[in-house]
Amino acid sequence: MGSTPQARRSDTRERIQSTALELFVSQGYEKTSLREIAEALGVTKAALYYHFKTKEDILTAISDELGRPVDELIAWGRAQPATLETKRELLARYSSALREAAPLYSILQENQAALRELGVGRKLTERVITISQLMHAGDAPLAHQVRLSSALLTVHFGAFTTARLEGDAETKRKALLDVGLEILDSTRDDG
Amino acid sequence: MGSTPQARRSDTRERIQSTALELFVSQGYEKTSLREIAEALGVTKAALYYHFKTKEDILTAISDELGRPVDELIAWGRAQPATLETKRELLARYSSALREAAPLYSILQENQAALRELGVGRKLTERVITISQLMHAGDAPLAHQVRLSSALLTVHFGAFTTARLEGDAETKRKALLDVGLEILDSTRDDG
Amino acid sequence: MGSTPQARRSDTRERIQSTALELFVSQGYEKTSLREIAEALGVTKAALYYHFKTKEDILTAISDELGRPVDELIAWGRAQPATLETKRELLARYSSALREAAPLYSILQENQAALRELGVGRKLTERVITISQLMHAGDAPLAHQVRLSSALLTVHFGAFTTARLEGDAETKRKALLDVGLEILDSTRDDG
Amino acid sequence: MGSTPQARRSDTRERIQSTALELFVSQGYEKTSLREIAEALGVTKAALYYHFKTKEDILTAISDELGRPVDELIAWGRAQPATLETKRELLARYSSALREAAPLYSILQENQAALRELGVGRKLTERVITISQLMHAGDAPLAHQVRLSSALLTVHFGAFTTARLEGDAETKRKALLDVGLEILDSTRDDG
DNA sequence: TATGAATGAGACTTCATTCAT
DNA sequence: CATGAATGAAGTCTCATTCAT
Repeated sequence: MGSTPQARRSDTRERIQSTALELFVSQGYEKTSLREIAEALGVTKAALYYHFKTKEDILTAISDELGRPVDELIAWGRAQPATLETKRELLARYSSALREAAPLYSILQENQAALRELGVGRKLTERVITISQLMHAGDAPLAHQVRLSSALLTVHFGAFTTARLEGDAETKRKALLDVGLEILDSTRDDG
Repeated sequence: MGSTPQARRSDTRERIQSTALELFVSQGYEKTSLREIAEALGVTKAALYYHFKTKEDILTAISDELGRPVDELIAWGRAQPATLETKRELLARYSSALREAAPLYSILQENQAALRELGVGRKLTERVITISQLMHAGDAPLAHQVRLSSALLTVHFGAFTTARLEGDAETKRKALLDVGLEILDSTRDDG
Repeated sequence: MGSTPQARRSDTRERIQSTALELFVSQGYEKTSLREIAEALGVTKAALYYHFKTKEDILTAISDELGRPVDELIAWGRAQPATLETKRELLARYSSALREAAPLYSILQENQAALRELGVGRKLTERVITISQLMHAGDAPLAHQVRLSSALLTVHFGAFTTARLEGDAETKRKALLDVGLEILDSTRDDG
Repeated sequence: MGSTPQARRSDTRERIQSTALELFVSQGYEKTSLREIAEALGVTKAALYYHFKTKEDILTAISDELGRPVDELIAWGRAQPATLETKRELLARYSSALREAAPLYSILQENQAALRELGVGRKLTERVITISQLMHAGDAPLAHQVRLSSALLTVHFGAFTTARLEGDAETKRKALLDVGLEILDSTRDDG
């Protein structure tokens, strides 16, 4: 007996998550209704409520999963000294983490207004802000700060806006990172 | 008598526009209901419909007004040769245009998903894309392209994300522009 | 001077009436809004209210004008004895009156539900019923009654439903009247 | 216990249909709001939307149910030769079908303008036109055509307008059919 | 003779959520 | 593990009508 090894505890929850992710990305969080998610899955709305307490909960679960690399990066960052070398590494690791987390941040970006009031929205925003703070840590002169911002902006938003450029995603990612690092290095000259 | 000079034939239309702008920026387009706008103005919902045909129309009017500097910039850009000097100028002018258009693009950014289906959303997006195309015109190698993107990203998104940094807005704008121009200039070295 | 002879007292009222008639016929009474009528005329809604007290009033004016032939027929009918010959004449005159009144009855037919509550609706319905009563007057056996109904139905509804048939309107009208008269004559045989 | 036998999984859908039918007949389609239907049933408007996608959908469901006899008649008619005998039979069967379909056609007639734009309206109209075409099939001279129209008009509209006459419904229906058949037969003489 | 501005009522519809089964 | 049924709140929009100018 027990031909299904140790009963995978229902994959429905995961299917909900991934369907919701797809729809949130393509249509937006608010514009995606639970009815749509349920229909896309071939279940009833009530079924969603068996697996998640609220609509927000679905996004929270997605956020917890896709945001992990960024969380780990934050943990790592907090333990480092605020040197330029740390920041170079931070930028590189963030660029890398975005590979997985991009859909999540796409949702955040495109639905900021809608998520503003939601716990999950605040959490998502916090992560971005924290990365930004780690990047800015210690550096005082505005000229510096702005360069640090620029480097992060390049890596972060570049991930979304360079979709229209030719070339494969990984190549573009590296190119963006290179530019970001250069900007970072240029902070050495001033002040 | 009558401190209201020569009885303007009702400035309600403009008041709707500016109230709506405020609310769209602070709460988002979708999250702002016509009821709220009407209440904030002390009129009825129906009054809004006397002045604007639909909710989208209100945003369109705002977009036409605040987006004018960018439209003019586009017109200018199209008439220029695709030289580095043009791009430097383009970046500078765009930075400048953003002073007025920033709220508009803030709305676009934070409500992208919600505006995707709307005519006005497409128009807004188009403007951004066009600026981006003018910036990328003619330059082939990916390394170049990415730098051009980075420069624009810095100026565009910097306008929103540096709100958290100390310093007055105009100073920060100039600092961002300087970084952007530097990135642009660095395209000379490669290739 | 006074090239406009004795000032035609504003033809706007009449223009409203005829535009409204057109729209009521083509779209229905309820489906035609005052905004549409006003726009079609190039005036404002408020202008309509200068000439007519309510929307219903516009239809009432139309009804008074186009319904006159039927009113006259009713007056005539009431003064006649309830003989078969009277009914033949009644049918012929009604057929003739419909030439002018048809649009009016088209409105009544197609918007019966909407007009049920309205004074003008009741008045319109009354006219039809009265004609019908004049037609049925005096005749007792059901077989008779039904024939009389059939004759009237033929003339009345035929005016609308034979639009799809080939042939010019007047020819069809006469043909319908002939059939109606035949049916009427057939009442002689039974009983 | 439980006088409600085996707990029907909710008959609400049917109750909505029959309540709506009643109201559509007595007040008209447009004049009947979903609020009214809901209140009459003691449910909320949203409940209606659980069972039907739109207001029109409710009428469509009603139309599908009550219109079935006419649909069957059309199917039958299409398979017959265009002889006088067929037309006699068609008229008889149509008269019979109207017993069930009358409320439906009452709605169509009294709300024609309102239903013109609706899919269900077009479907309803089509049915009537098709019956009429089957009736007219093959017969050329206008005198014939008009007689055929008259016969159908008598049976169709007679069903509604003879409500005011004394006598029970079934008797009147037969009487109308008889007259209709006579008119049909009279087509033999001319030409 | 007409307009500009505004209103109050009400329409259809959609949504996230709940709960008994 | 999931469904069927229902709700309450809210949203966008349209309409006939009014009134000061």
